[in-house]
Amino acid sequence: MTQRSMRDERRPANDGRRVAARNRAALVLAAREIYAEYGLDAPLCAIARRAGVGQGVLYRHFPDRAAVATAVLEENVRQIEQAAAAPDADLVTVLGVLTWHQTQSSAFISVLHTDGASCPSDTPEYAAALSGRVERALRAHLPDGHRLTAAKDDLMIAVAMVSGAVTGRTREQRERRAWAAWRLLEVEVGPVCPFSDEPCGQPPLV
Amino acid sequence: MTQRSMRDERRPANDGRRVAARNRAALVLAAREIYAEYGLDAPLCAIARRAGVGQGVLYRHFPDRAAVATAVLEENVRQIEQAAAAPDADLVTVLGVLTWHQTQSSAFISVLHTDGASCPSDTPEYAAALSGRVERALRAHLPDGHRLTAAKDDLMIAVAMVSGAVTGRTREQRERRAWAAWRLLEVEVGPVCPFSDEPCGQPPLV
Amino acid sequence: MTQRSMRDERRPANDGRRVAARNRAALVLAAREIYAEYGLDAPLCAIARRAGVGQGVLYRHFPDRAAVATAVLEENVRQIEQAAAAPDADLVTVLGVLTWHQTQSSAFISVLHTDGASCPSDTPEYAAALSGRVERALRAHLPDGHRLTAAKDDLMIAVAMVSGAVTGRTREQRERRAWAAWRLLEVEVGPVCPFSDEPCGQPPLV
Amino acid sequence: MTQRSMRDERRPANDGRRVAARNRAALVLAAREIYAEYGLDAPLCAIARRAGVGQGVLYRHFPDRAAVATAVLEENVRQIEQAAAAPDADLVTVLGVLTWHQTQSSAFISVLHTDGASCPSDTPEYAAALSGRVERALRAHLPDGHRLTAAKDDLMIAVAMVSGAVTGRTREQRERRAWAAWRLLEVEVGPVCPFSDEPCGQPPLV
DNA sequence: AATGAATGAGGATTCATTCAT
DNA sequence: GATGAATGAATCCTCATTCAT
Repeated sequence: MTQRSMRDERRPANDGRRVAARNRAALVLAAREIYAEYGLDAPLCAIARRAGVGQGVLYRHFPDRAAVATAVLEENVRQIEQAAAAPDADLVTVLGVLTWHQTQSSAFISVLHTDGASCPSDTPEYAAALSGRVERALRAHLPDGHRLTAAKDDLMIAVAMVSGAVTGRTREQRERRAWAAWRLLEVEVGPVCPFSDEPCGQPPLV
Repeated sequence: MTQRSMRDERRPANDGRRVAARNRAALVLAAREIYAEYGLDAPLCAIARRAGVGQGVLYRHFPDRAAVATAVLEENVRQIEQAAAAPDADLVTVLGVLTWHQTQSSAFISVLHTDGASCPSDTPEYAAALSGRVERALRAHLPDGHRLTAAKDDLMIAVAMVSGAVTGRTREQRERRAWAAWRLLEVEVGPVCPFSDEPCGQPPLV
Repeated sequence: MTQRSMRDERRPANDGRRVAARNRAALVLAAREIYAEYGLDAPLCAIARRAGVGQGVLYRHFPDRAAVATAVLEENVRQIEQAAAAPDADLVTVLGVLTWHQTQSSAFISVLHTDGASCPSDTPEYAAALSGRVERALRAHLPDGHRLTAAKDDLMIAVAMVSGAVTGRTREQRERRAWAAWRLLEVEVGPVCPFSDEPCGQPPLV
Repeated sequence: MTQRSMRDERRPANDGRRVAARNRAALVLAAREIYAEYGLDAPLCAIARRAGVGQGVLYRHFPDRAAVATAVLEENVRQIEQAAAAPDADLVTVLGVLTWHQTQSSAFISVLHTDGASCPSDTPEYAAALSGRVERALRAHLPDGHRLTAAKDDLMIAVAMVSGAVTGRTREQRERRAWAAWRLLEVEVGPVCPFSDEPCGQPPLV
């Protein structure tokens, strides 16, 4: 029985690999929570701490502060795209997922609308890319002649408007205001979250 | 060459108490500019520097960070009230002044909509008070049966929505988006700024 | 009726002189109170504010921080000397006055015992001079063979010891400890304060 | 000559976590010296500088100014307790150790006697606890009928009295005055320091 | 002679980032 | 690959001191 065999028994060969992936996921989740709680300016060490890892791990996975925010947003956008790609998807549903994220964290959309001016990302192009992905996901379900097809920018301006309306400390308050905003825009939006309730407010990857 | 001969260049440069009011105004103006440029989290020393005064002067006039933001917002709100109180005022005009401020600085409305969560003020009550003043100024010109009278919160939610839509680095872009937002809400808004153009973007007190 | 005559009617000719003296006294009194409350490190502006004068006045009367503390101490020492010079004075009485000051403000004796190391005064010689005056005032009433005549320094060491014992937030606590300290030294001390109670704790100049 | 060759001189100088304990000890030692030299109000950066670490390290180990002072005092008290617990300990010896600390730094006892009024600690309870530990260490060796058992507080008042007497810039002067004080109290105290002389004045942990 | 505004140095504190282990 | 200690720059804030009025 060699040293090696013992090691294998206790720790799978690619332990490091697996742990790394787990850590990255934990960091993104922690960032999501911290951002929702303290905003995008929250100290990075708070994210590492909540993720239960050292600060070095955060830097291993994300080169800078912007990369963390971006990773969270990326995940959100992917969920919206997945909702849009579902066989039975329609505008009401996809907007529901989008709106759910808006009510979860104002950070979400604030990054999306950033033109690079508002600091969190040095990469306005990337923000624009994400914004474009959201726009495509939504537009795929916009019937011709829909209110939001009148002018080229109307769709994303409407999204931004709803983001602006979402204020308030409690989730209920934020949802109520999001709905009210869509109503003022005369756009129908489905139940805010099509997912089951989860502990940390993160919808499963559809 | 005595030390004495350099006396005139000495630091204090105390221009007497007449200047105090001027300094305060300079600070508010500087804060307005800095906020527009860097957001509400900009370092206070940047405001003092732009105002051309020492940091101590800032602290003499404003006990804390919130007081500075509040002074700026207070001024904005007063201008809106004055526009609303003008003899020939109508909703279109008052919304124009409001919107002008929204396009000047996203900070403006972000404080207004703060529920005390977004920190800049420890005094959510005061933010609420200011928000109430804006609401009253607008509502005085809302005809019965106006779109925004349907539900109690609709008016200020609409204001928040426009704030959310106002993104972009250039003033033109921001104005275009603000107008587009009001159009989506089917609310008519007058020329964005009823004032003549000024160097620092501060409208005269009507 | 000239300008001049009006001025004279309202303000006595040497108004400035009188006000200056009044201001100086107010400053010393304010310093005494502030020192008792916040210690010798209290900001000078607090003293000026309590005295009801501008900060400039403080600097007109006292060149620096040490001068203020010194002025307070000087006054204390003078009171002790006056008590010692009274016709019916005895050690018990003089120690009573000294002890009263010790209980009023730990600052009192801390300056006295300073060897120049503890900052408040750049003038250790002056502190020594004041200390000497206290010593002479006391020694004049020390009978031969008194406990505190054994060694040259015993007298002032005993004073310092009582100062060290005087701790506590309330005046009562401080008085109790002062008495206990003298008792441990087997020295009799009279009623702590031979003066009537005054609003600000400052005994009249005997 | 590459940048590379200078790598070793680079700032971080992170010697790994092994050094953390060493740094903490260096900070406590530096604090002890700085306190003795400049008093408890000395700037924290002076302590960090003398310890040869960045200011951040100080804050990592001690949340606030009080924690630093407390750590120093804690160490002193532990030494007194150890002296009291030694098999051949007697009052004379334990008082010797106590007195040695008093002559080392007036800060030592000033914290101990603080009632929470003199600021260094927001935790008067902790100061009281330490004071209690010293008292118990001493009282364990107080024979019945000793001078200092007459009243409940006499023991610690006597300690405070000696602290008050310890003034002077040189160690010799301070020791002489401490002895004189104990003599006036008619309490016998052993050789001031039972330890060998060390560079920084810190006795070994018995 | 009084006032109180302005200055600016200095101390406290926080955090992003690096890196030895 | 993970850890978390160390660094130090940056910001906040306070005050002693000066000086125009």
